[in-house]
Amino acid sequence: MADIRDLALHLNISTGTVSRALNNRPGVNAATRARVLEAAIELGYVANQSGRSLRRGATNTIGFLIETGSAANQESGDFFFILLDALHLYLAGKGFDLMILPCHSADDPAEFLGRLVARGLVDAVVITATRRHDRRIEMLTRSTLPFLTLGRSETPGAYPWIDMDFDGVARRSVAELVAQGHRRIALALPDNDVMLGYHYRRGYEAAMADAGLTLDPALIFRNPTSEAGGFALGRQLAQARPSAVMLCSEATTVGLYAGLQREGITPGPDLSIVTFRENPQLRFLSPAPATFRVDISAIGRLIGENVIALLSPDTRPEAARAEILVPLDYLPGASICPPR
Amino acid sequence: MADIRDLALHLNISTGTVSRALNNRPGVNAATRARVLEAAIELGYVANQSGRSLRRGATNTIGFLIETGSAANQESGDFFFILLDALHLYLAGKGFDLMILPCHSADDPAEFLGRLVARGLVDAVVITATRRHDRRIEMLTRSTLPFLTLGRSETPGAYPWIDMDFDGVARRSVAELVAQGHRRIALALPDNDVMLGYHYRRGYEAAMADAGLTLDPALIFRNPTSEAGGFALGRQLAQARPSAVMLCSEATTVGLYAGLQREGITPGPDLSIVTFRENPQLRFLSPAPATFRVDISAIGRLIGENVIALLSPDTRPEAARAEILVPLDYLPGASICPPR
DNA sequence: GGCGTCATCGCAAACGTTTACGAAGGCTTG
DNA sequence: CAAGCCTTCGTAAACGTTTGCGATGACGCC
Repeated sequence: MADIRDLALHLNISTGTVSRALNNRPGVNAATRARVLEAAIELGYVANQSGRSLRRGATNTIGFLIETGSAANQESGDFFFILLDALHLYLAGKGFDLMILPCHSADDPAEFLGRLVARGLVDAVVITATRRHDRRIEMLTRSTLPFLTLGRSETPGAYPWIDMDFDGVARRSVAELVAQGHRRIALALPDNDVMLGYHYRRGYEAAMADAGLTLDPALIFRNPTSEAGGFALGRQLAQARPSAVMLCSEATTVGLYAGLQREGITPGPDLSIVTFRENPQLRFLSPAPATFRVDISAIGRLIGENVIALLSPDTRPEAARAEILVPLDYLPGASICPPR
Repeated sequence: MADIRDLALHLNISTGTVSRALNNRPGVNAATRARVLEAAIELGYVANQSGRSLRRGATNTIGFLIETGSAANQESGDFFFILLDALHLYLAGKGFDLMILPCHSADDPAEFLGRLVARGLVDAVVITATRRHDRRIEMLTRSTLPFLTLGRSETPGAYPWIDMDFDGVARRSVAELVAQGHRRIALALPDNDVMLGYHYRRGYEAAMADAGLTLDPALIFRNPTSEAGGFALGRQLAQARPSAVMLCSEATTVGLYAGLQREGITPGPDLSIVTFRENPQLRFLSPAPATFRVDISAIGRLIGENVIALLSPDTRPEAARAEILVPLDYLPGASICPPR
């Protein structure tokens, strides 16, 4: 309601001074500044965002791109919820807003982002669920909009990224299983080209080689990252008969437990299981699966810090180019037993 | 990049005409309009949002308030994901943007909303997880910002709402259980004052009365809406020994299955269970629980339609005041058996 | 006392868009 | 043919904010 002119009129000073006082700009008397701040709360004045954005050429808003539609739900819903909560909290402290931008997979991501950039809705954008070759990254590197990816990619260009160490998760998983005596270790992968699966597989292959185990292509499975996919995996494993299986999807794990039950296979004694990401839903499976835990809120804050660093002109460009790998902690579970 | 002035210069016409052409305003020659539209795509022109908002006094953005923090996760993450996807899709078709506004439960909701209104970030706001007495609704009824609630409330005032028919779910649940011969039917409620629990309880009480059954306060339980809460409920039920239990939380149901297993109680034969909302996670429990299904995407679209109706000046005010109760469909499950 | 410096503040021009208003010209109609 | 209307378009003033520039004193110093 209240204008900056109302405020200025009410204080008998110019709007310029009011603006400088509110924005902590130099050149305004301490007493006047105090009066302005006081009057601002009294009148309930908050700067209009459109006017400020227009003048400053910046919206103080960060976009967070979520791909919705088909293959989006690879991370369970609570992952993004926790992440967004932490990110929003951090950004709010810095005076930034957060705008979630659901990009439907049916849309052309390039066109979607093109409009986004041109409209000047956001000062920077975070993109998630990166692909090995990602058209969105291609598009953004050509534009002037700063961006940060949650997830690595092999798309050419120098851009900041934050990712979880799926490679390390796979290595540790193999190591834990091998320590128990497993040799026939199956790998469950998503059936799309999301980067997570790529790194998970690379870690698996490296760790298997380190352990002196030969890779059996018949033990590598690709299924939709869903409960149904996990259920189908149960049948496949009943055929292939590995002594252990590694998974990289929570939903798939839930489905696998049901699928194994139907096949008469007891998780743990009959088939060791290690998966991630740890969450309450998985913790109440029986036997509790061995998982990996990650501090999602920390990732949210990390994203916030680095996306702000991208925007602040005083940081050196090379310092702003984050390449951060977040580790996950191993959580033992009763789902890992020695092989029969 | 490209300005509306660039566009006008490029076409040798005035910016006013360009604006009118782009916005489908009357008073511009069809041929000129075509030329403008063509040049717009050629130069990649998209109207700057800040300038437009400032002039129009509207941002063409809908806010979606999500309460994060403690008691927020009553709905599992995928609920909001599906909802937001559908809502965003609908709004995009109407030229509106969607802004998710996480309001941390630690914040003062009134102050949060006050700033929001004053800043003019959004033209309307949708609030979720309504409480029986909701300070946010109080605040919004006093402001001029149009809003819509997902969930009913008893906060005074005439405001549009959309809600799911939890009352009907409870009635139907009781009816199904009574039809199987159950008389000692337990009720699991959330431990906070979210409206869902209130309506669920009312439906339960009414249906029990209709069936001629007396209410046993010892069979009504309040637990956190989480897996841990459901696990604890398992122990409580082992003490109280009802023949059936009704739940209104997905996470609680998952925890209950684990808790019952620990108590040596077999879901179905030993204790009938009916719960909602149906989702993949629940479908892979064994025995599959009887649940209720709701078309979440439809709710998303419904929200979109009604929030847009709130903003369009040509709709009659009384038509814009939606009070919509969305039904849920009963899905039988093996978790319902006759009592022993 | 004159001069330079500094702190403080007002003035006014932007930022990009929309829109009320008026002007010009073509057309119809009496 | 004049009057009036309609179509089409240009002009310019907003929307609310920030900020460069200049003005006004106050103060210190030679």
